[in-house]
Amino acid sequence: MPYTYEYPRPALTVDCVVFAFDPSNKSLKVLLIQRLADPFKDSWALPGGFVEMEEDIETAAKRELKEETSMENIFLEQLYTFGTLGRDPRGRVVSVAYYALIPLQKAQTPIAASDAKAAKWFSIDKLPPLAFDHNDILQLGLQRLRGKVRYQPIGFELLDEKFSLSDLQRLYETVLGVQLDKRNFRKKLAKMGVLIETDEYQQNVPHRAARLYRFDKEKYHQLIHDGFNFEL
Amino acid sequence: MPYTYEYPRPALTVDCVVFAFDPSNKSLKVLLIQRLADPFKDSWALPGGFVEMEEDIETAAKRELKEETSMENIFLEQLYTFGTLGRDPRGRVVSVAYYALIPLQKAQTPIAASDAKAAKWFSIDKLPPLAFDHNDILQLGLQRLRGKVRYQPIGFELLDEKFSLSDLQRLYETVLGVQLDKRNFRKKLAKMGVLIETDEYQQNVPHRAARLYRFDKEKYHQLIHDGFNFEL
DNA sequence: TAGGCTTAGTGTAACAAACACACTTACACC
DNA sequence: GGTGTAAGTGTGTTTGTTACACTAAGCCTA
Repeated sequence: MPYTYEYPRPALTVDCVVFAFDPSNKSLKVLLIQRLADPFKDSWALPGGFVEMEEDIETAAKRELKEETSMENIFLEQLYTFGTLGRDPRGRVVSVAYYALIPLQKAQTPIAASDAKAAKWFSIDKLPPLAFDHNDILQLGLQRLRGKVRYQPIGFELLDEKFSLSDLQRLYETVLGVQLDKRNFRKKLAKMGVLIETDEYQQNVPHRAARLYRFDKEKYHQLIHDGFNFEL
Repeated sequence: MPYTYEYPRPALTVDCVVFAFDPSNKSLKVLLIQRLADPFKDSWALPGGFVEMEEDIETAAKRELKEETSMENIFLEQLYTFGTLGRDPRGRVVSVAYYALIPLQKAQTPIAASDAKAAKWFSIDKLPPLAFDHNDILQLGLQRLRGKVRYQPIGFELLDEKFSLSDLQRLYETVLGVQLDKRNFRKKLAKMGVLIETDEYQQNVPHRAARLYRFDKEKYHQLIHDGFNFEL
């Protein structure tokens, strides 16, 4: 059998770190599920599960996300592959972790689907203990997000289609963990030219209503292509 | 059996993209091996192979690198996990790719060890056709290297302990694919303060000998820790 | 040993980007 | 109509980035 190689194989799983941002209280959220079965029954964990034999890894991640949280059409990016011995009590399990950024609105109600007891958003500063090495995975996802913010406008992914400049600023302040100057922030955004102002304003706010903006996706892709630096 | 989950599993492999830099002709090199066995017998490929059941993934990458090229003590960083269906004619194979940057001197003579017919450095602009999807993997490694250069001083990893400023500049010019101004380049390096000048000079050169420098590793780690930007 | 070849090494001025900073406007609610 | 809250807007200062050209040192050869 020259074209096969049979040997004991590690099991292969996927895990998803899905982030969202809530501008109203400047909190970064992560999507967790409560496990139905042992090991770690009833513990909170990242959505994920076993990769099937005839299924692309990313497809498996999307499938598991849907089966456990009902979320669909989410753009996943590969994060890291975790494979240390002993990370899973069931035996040798290697897990490919993915991460995603989504607007909170699109995802307001994760529904615990067939494979989870519950599915919920948690603020990253109020996390429950997590199953397996999922805390490590989550922390790496956070690190990646904080790195990504420096060369790509993450607002595209974490905000609704229309948003105020203050919302965008709050997002950057939360992810970067710093205070930014309102005028300088707006000046830089204006220079980048990836924002389009709309004629719409915030509704039902007890103060002056902010103008809403959208991202100019074409211009954005052009800039990405030219290696533009989106640091703010 | 609540704590096991048996099902058909993809095979798990590792592949290594090892880069080196030759300042004398400004060429970036990659380490390839010639395959001993089918599939792709006699083709050139990235060093790599199957992960054993009781072995960490990175350990497997190091082991394969040694078995095929005799290279040891190389710092590997995870690159990406490739798992599309059909990437290996033997069946479902998922591969975790690693990459490494090493000084050419340390690695001058890769020796085809037990598991390869040959092992050789190739200039990245004169590559042979590669087995499997190894060209994709290599290109991703290159992309990562070009990204990394912008926030970490890759000279640390790709140059010998002592080097001239011109060597370092040639490295940056090659990886970034641009020409840099000598005076501005040196000015920025001086400001970073990660270089220590030694009392030594180049030997046996048919022109004025350049002073040799070393990196200040402590200062470097301090700066990395503070989120310093090493762009040049 | 003088002249030529090659790379090393060095400073300044113009321009662009980053930063610090405070008041007025609009709207809702009481 | 007064109060509370967040929106929106410009300038001067400092800092970093760029462009640019000559002298120094050592080897080679005629």
